[in-house]
Amino acid sequence: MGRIQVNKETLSRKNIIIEKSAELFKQKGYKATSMREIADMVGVEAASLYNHIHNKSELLKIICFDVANYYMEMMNKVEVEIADSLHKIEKLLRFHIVTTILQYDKSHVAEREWKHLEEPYLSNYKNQRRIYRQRFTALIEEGINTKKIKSIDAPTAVLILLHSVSGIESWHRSKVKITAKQLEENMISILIDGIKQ
Amino acid sequence: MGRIQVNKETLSRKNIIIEKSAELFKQKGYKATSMREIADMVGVEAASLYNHIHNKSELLKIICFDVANYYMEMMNKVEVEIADSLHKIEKLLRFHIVTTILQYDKSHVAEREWKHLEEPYLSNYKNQRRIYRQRFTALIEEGINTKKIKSIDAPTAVLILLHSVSGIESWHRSKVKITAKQLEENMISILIDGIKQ
DNA sequence: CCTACCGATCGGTAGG
DNA sequence: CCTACCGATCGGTAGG
Repeated sequence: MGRIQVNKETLSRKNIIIEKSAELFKQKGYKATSMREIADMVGVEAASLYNHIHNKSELLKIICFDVANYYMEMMNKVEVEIADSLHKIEKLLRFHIVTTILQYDKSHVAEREWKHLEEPYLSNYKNQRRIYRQRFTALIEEGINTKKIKSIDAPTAVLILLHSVSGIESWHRSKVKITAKQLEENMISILIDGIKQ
Repeated sequence: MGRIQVNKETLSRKNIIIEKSAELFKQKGYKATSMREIADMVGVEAASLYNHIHNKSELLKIICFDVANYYMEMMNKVEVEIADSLHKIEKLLRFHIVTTILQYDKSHVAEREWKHLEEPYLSNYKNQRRIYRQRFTALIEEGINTKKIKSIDAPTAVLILLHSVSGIESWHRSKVKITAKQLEENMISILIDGIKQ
């Protein structure tokens, strides 16, 4: 997700369009968001958007793969940098939590709207997702074999870990109550205690 | 969810329409599903649907409140029938898991598509959801006060518990690997160990 | 980047 | 339950 910058004024027009799209896709869903609404948010006419992007589905494609590629990079990094499997999982979870908080709109869209991708990107995305989960499952199994993790069904554990994180949205709306760091520590405490031996 | 029956032949035409809608809304999303597609699945022309329902949004309304009301009933039941707070939570979680497996389409739609409800049902639904989560949070806090549950942020625990269960969908597609009962026991083991003292 | 516009599809209705 | 149809809105294009 290197494309994301904090200072909005340094964003290219194309990236402004992507940011606004992510915001609207998250709020209303991909199908319920019209190109005219995106254009309104950007401050141009709908026809002008097509000077920066090919079509609506390209916007979704960029958002989804931006997120998916980032998570795959984190997996690659963790695999080589950390030895202990439980530590690998904890590090990945922390990555997931922080990314979901910082890149709230895009994470939400990649998680909930990917089914509206067009072929061949749909198959491509589903494939990448399947591979990511397999690698995550392998980490859990590694932990079970080395007695760091209790004997549970590994795919079920992955399901719980990843879906817990993607549920962060509902907390996000009431962020008065707890800081991002506190949220992270609480989630890690519950989830790691839930799986460890 | 008393409206759901196993024997499809005993379903009224209206309930057939609701079942097929839930299936399509889950697969394609509410906005991407047309009345013509629903009609095709039922085996009639689109115009004929309107003899059984008022409009498209009524279908979503029925599905969402069917699920929400059922969960609220479970909450009421658990509150009066069980004394220990950790047992209450475990019982509720088991209800959630079993319902999500058995009423897969409707649960998924209620969870992911409710934002397309029209007013006043949208506000009504969000309200009911908020109340349910508050009551769930109170159960966690009760457990913390009685030392049955470790000292964590209760809303975060609720977020994890409920979103873990709604993530069951991804398992559902590969049900060859594990039975529903095994899934339930694995989830309970991970989640209850994650929160208990 | 805008004006003007188009073909397709949508939810829904009239009338039988 | 169907045929026929309508007004609105959609994604996208032509041409400047």
